[in-house]
Amino acid sequence: MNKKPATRKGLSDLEHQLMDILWKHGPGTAEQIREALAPRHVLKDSTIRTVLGRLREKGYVKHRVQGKAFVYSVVEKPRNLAVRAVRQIVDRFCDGSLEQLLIGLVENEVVDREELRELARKLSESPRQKQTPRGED
Amino acid sequence: MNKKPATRKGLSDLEHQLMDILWKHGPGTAEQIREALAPRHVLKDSTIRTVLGRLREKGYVKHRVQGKAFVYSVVEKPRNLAVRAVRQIVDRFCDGSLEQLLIGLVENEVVDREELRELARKLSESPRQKQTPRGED
DNA sequence: ATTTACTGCTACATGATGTAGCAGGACAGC
DNA sequence: GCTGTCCTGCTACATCATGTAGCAGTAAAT
Repeated sequence: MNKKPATRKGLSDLEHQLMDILWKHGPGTAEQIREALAPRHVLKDSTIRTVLGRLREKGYVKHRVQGKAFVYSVVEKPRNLAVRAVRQIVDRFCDGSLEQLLIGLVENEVVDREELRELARKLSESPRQKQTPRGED
Repeated sequence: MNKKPATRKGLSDLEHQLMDILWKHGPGTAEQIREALAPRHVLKDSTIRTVLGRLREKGYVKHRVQGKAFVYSVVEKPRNLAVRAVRQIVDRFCDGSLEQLLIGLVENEVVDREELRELARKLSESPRQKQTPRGED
């Protein structure tokens, strides 16, 4: 009955940045993440850990204990989060009609009609593109 | 020259509800909106007006003066907002690749490969599907 | 026994949101 | 003209989300 911390809340800016690092570099400790982020944004490690904690609560990352440190890793590929978010958008703004969204994308020239068609064709043709067979990232 | 509410912030829950009413019922005064919302959520008119004001600041609605009252109307169709949001998502989570998103949609069974292909076909074929020809609202 | 290297709490200022009250102006009646 | 109405323009305020960090505690290393 207790709902899983289903990835419901969105990602804040900083949270997103950390996720990007995890997605790009793979699992890592708070310290490693801090280092990766440092060039763009210097933060104390406690800050990184606080945010990682929030990400964990929100269900975006999990961690395993390695020695005495926590190694964080993402729970889902960015693409999946994108899908989730898009579904929300479709529900909220397009009455749940994906078609409406596609129409909008074309109308707004985010993608060309033919281009979209080509993509769809490619997709329907490609035989079940296997997703990074990752055991643990 | 600094006019466009550029970094248009997203819509909060309540803001979204008001937008839905405007999209569904067309332009209206704060009072009319309040009435439309009432069944689900009773609020003082001042509250409605405050939120409408925020929506105006954010650039989601505009208003014209009619008599002594303000008549609010949306600035964009929901579909367009959806597109904008989706573009952000694609940028943020899919490295700007719409294809990645489509792959995700199929992978996550939000839409079936063939179904998607069919939609794309329909879209590329339909000659510039005119959008609900409504003049102002 | 100390020092390390980490984690678990707690804190706190800012901004966003939901929710509303009050002052003041323009008209409609009396 | 005086007054009540109907609106709009400000102001207020509690709560939550976020960015940012400090400090206590603890097990392992020295």
